[in-house]
Amino acid sequence: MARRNDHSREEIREMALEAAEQLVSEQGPGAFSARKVAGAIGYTVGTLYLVFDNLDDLILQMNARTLDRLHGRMLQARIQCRNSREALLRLGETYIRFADEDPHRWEMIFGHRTAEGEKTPEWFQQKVARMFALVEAVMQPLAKRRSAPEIAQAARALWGGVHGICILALTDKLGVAGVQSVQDLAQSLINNYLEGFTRQ
Amino acid sequence: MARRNDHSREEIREMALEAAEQLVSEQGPGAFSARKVAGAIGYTVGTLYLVFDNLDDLILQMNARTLDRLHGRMLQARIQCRNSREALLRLGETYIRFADEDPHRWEMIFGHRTAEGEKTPEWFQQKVARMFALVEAVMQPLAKRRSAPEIAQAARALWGGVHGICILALTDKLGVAGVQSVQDLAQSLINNYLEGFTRQ
DNA sequence: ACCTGAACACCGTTCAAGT
DNA sequence: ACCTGAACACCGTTCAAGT
Repeated sequence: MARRNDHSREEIREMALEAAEQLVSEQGPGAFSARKVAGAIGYTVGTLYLVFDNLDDLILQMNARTLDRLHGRMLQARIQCRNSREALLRLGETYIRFADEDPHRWEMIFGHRTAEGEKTPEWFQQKVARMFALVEAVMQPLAKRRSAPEIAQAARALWGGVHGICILALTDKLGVAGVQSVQDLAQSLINNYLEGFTRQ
Repeated sequence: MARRNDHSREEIREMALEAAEQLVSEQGPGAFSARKVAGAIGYTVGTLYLVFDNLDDLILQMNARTLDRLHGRMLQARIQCRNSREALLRLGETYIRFADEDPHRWEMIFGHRTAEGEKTPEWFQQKVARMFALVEAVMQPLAKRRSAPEIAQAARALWGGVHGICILALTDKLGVAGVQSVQDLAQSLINNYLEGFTRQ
């Protein structure tokens, strides 16, 4: 057995991530397993361990790609806006639409527990931080009298809030039905928060 | 083998839930398994299936008890306050302190994914709804000019927000260190939101 | 050098068989 | 009637052995 060399390391990595994303999207996180991913790309489980450290590593890399796509969409949403207030609302809308379009892939990012003792690697944390930095940048012109640390804190509070509404709604814990209601909640949070934050 | 009758059904249920809670508290959700819970109470795995439908059922019942304790704490926090604004801030503080004191048990509630196709049972959803009802009740006197549906929506937006800050911070995604920073973020969210919501 | 396949130590769940 | 223990179909992970 063995030595097929049909694909380079990098190709196998790409195929595996592609297959993993499809599996999660279509059947949810519960259906995800190393054997299924391997089977889907025509290799054995062992091969996955030549390319990834372990299953957590594979999931992390898959989640990184999802975060990259989200970040891309958020960047795109911002440049289509004429003012900062509109941009902030559009960022929230984009965030929720993205989660709603592929809830399984989304849950994979924020529902995935890093193993006890292990901590999320730096490069992944930065992909999350990048999102908050984007929110900060948009909030800056809205509260010119606030200091940089104040704006950083506000961006975290507000975006944590948008995220919370999103995650509770997607997991059926908010008692609201339909994406539009979730969008309304988030817009309400952003608008009212801004009211308080920019005044005074 | 078999027929010990040392404990009634109800006693086994109680022991199992107790053991499950301890296991999760001390070793995290990853260490949790039916065999470990059974072992901890001196019974076999099979016995658990005489008392619970399946592992999801056990987890749900454990989470229900956690939610009951949280609700109790929140009720207690409210009656110690002189006005509604203070009560709302104390509710947020209580929520976050509770999560921080036992993060694993907390994550079990909101990180637990109901199996694909299955949906969370009604009786559990109501325990979550009860929490939002409490927030609503506290917000009511703060915005007398708002309609009941408006207040219901505001409670969900605001508490979804507090939850989001809490969950992101606990899973190290907010880039903040220490409980106090999380508390600060939540208080900032509540204060600024209220500012916008109660004005006008 | 590359990949396999079988092994290991775990899972959740079921259920005939013992007392 | 109550509980067991073994079985089944799965896991993640490792690694000697084949080509």
